Amino acid sequence: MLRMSRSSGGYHHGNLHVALEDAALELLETTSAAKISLREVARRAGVSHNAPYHHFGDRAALLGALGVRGMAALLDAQEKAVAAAEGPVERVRALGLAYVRYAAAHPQAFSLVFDPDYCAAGSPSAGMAPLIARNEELLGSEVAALVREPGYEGRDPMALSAALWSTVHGMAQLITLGHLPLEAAEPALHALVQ
Amino acid sequence: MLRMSRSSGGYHHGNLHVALEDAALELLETTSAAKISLREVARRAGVSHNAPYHHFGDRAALLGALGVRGMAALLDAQEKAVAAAEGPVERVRALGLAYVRYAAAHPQAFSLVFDPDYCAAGSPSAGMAPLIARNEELLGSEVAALVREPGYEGRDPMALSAALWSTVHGMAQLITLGHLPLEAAEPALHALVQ
DNA sequence: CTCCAATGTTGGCAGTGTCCACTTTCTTGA
DNA sequence: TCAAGAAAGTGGACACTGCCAACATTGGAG
Repeated sequence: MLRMSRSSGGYHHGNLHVALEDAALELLETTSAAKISLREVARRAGVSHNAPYHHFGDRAALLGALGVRGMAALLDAQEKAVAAAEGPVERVRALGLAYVRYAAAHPQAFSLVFDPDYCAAGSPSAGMAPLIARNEELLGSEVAALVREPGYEGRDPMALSAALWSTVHGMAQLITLGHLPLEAAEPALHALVQ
Repeated sequence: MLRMSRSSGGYHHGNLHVALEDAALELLETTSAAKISLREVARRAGVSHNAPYHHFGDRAALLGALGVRGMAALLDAQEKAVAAAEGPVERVRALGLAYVRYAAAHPQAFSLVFDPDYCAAGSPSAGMAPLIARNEELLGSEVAALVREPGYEGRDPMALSAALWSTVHGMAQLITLGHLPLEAAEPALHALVQ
């Protein structure tokens, strides 16, 4: 039988893997990934400093798992925004705005997703690469629809996708850093895709 | 008289402040800022693990100083590129390309400059804010010239500046992460400023 | 020439990541 | 049904880190 919580007082936690991720995710709301310690996470989960090693190979693996969660949420936000928008132009803008808004709402998580020390290309944290690929496909298909619109015919979809991702990613970054106000995002996007 | 090097064997180094920055900068070429330890820097400078505290308040201060150096270099690269270009459109593109190329050439330094744990808005590391301001002025004046060109009249310079900085910053980020090839930068920039 | 502030030094503390050996519990197959 | 092994917990240890305190050396100002 599955023991779901530790409140029943057993030696085994029963759900520690996700409990650790949850605890770390909570810390990630107020602390940058670099400053999150495995021992503090273990403490929060009410478990010894070594228990995490039975669920994650090392600190980077736990942070990596968090990054995958973050990327999934980021992708989800974009998909929902695209589904709710109407025309091709509006859909591209909605996608970009969702990207930026997710970053603004969860700056540490967003930053973790693109932190090469834990997530990006460097580490093969299972599950991250497919999510990035899906994100690229999502953007690619929206841009493909966009370049069939009047005013966009003949634009190179690849270059446009790259430019859009860059813009949106840079806006996300600059906004979370305080160099740009969140309100600047929509006008800047309109300047680019009008 | 000023003792410039330690090779003369004195108890005092004579130039430790910059020697520490140099050693750290060397480490920064192969290691992310988060993984650079003050003690390792001290070792490289041939000095005890506590000497750095007489020149930098703490680890973040040393990394912050490195960030200022990095930002100065980034700004310099842009200024030189702008000076070497001819028309207003070309100048904006050259500026952006210089930004991206600096990031590609010094990924860790670039990343440090925009790492809120050491540099960005959060910490008042003397010297960083004015450099950022100068960079914004540089971009602003080039964009101001751009919007007087045929095809750009009536564009909001503020929104355009924000969009350009975002694009270029995002490209820099995505390229250093390996999500975009460096060769994608120029076409994407042309797609944006044509 | 003498003192002192700047700049070095060693030693120590608390916190961290990770390895090891051990204990407790769950599961599973004879 | 029950013994045995796997899974999941425990504490201890080690090397490393940032930083603090106390002490040593030295160059320069008076």
